[in-house]
Amino acid sequence: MPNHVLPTDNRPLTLRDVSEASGVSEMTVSRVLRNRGDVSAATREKVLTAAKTLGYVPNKIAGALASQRVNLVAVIIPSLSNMVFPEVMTGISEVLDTTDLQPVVGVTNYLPEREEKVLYEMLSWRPSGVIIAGLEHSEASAAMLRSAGIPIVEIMDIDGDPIDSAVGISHRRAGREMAREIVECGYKRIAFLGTKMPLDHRARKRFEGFTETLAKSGIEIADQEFYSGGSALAKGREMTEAILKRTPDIDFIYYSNDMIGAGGLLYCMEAGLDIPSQIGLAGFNAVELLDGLPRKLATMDACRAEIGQAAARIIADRVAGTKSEPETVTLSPRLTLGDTLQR
Amino acid sequence: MPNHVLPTDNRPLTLRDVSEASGVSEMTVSRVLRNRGDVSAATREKVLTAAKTLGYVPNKIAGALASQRVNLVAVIIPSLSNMVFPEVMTGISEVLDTTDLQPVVGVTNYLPEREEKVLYEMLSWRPSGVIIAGLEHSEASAAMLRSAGIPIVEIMDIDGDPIDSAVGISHRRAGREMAREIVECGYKRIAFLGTKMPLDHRARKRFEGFTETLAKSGIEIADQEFYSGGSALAKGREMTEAILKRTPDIDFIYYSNDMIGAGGLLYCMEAGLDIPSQIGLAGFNAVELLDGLPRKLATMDACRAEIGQAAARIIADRVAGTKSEPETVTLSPRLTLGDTLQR
DNA sequence: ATCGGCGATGGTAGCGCAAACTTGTCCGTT
DNA sequence: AACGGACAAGTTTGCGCTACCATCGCCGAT
Repeated sequence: MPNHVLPTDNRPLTLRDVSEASGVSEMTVSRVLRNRGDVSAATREKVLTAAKTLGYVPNKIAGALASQRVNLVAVIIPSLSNMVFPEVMTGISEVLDTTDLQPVVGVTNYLPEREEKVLYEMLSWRPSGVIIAGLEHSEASAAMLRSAGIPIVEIMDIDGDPIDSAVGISHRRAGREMAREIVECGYKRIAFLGTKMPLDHRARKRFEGFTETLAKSGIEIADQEFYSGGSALAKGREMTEAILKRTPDIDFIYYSNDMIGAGGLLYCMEAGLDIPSQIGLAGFNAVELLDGLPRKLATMDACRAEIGQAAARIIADRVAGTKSEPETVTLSPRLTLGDTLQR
Repeated sequence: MPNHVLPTDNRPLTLRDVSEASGVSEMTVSRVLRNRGDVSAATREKVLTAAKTLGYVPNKIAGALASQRVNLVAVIIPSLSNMVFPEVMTGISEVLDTTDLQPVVGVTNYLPEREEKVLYEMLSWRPSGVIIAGLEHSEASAAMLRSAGIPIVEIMDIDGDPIDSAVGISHRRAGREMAREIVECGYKRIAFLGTKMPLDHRARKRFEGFTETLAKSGIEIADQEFYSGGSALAKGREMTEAILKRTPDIDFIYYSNDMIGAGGLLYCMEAGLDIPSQIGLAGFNAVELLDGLPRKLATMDACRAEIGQAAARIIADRVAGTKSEPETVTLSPRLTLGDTLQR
């Protein structure tokens, strides 16, 4: 195996090594590697070759300390395993890729104490901005965010008071709109299947908006059930079976996410129920998965990619100094009726 | 709003601020905040209160530079959106949570040039270790990994030469085993539906192992089709329909992942095909999703959580100095016949 | 009383790099 | 020939923290 590395010891390489190898000062090497300042083409070439043959990788720790600038954006989300946050990440990356900023992901598992820890850990790396899911944070987390001195964007939800900027949809309104649609279609015995609320504020808000609008039409939730754990297909299946056994006259089920909704859909089809006349179904999120199902589940798009993009854009603008005011971006969830909500 | 922060200017807080607020030296503050060295309970208390009321968050950049230690582990994976890597991440987190190490995720989208960039970027933060998917890397990436001077664990795959340590399954063997099972069940006209190979080496290896074993039984792939883009249900549905139209006598389809396999399963059921007698199906990955399907798809578990755990353990041990030798951990994929592979 | 030892604390140097400034060099201009 | 100016490269300083060593008081053993 060829080995072009000259120093035989394993001491990590520094700017000085490159500077010695190329016969210029450390400063010039630094300038070349960052494309900053005037450097003659010849020197640039020399330095780049030296850096490459040595296999030098700059030390951003030292760079960041010296320049007081870090090109990292902390992204703090509850989970990676439910399809929704990966899409938000995609939106964020798309935008940040056009800048020199970089996302760094932290996962909280919907636990406030985890959020606190992850946030503390990330802030200790002095990122250029924070994108964090939700408007509900522990007092300690909120305090850290407020005093971090960097742009903060709270995403997904806008029903509440942002610390700085916010991008999202109104989940309360999403719940209300879904309820209105269901009532208009003439469904009467409406059930709700969802995640345990204290963990997921956005699901809770949808539920609240949902029941609120039902109440205005004089309808009460016919039955409801909450589960914890992933948004699994099998879970939706089981729960649907259980709730239909328990309350057989249900004519509509609103699920807190598409995954359990899809499970419910598959169950109902197998059980030979006529959809949507005998029973209507709706989920939430408009995950791509649904496109392949035998019948299309009614759902509502949570604008995941757009949220990521808008959040990243806010951070990017603030870092670039283009803008400096807090802003709240309200996106509108789009209702898709699919094949499971109509009469 | 109450404001306990005394200094009115927005200068970021440093150890010195805490040291002045608590009347001890910076050194002592540092010790308290890191739980290192002997500090009397009284001073500890004083310092902690001061830090808390000020809202001080340590600057890990400076800390890392001074101590030459970074508690970050770079995790480089191709994608977040296909269920498999989030599970690997879970395994990694489980183990790292028992140490003071922290995973940092980078996503390559299966592109070698992205991998190179992400790797460079992460190495420039001088992490304590690298966990990276796959054994195939560009020459530049491989060079960086070799000379990084930190533990490297390549995961998912063991069919190749690891740079340092490796944890995974043999995808070639997985393909062979699946082929053997299919042949033993008496299927003859076997098709393959998968991702475009150059992007996904592991899918390619499964395919190679698969065709190799079929060939030994004198069977050639009856038809095949490759797609690019996410592993979507709808894609599996379309492709299955297309391939069955094109080659109607197919009696088995092997999918490169469960998601398209599930799409195919749903299509076949709707088309009224008898499974598994008229047509057999198999996927790969054993994603949780399958549990909720009307019929259980034959699949093979890729040991995702175990891979994450083992990889993290190797890094943790190496960082702790407990072990220092490269090791290769070979896990065995478990075949599940489900309802779609038998006769 | 002297000493050594120990637990608790402080002082100093330096991690690797970039900002800001300084120096050097090579032009053309008059 | 003297000068100014543009560009290229070098020097100095310090970012915020921790490793390492020095110091200080207090104890019991001799």
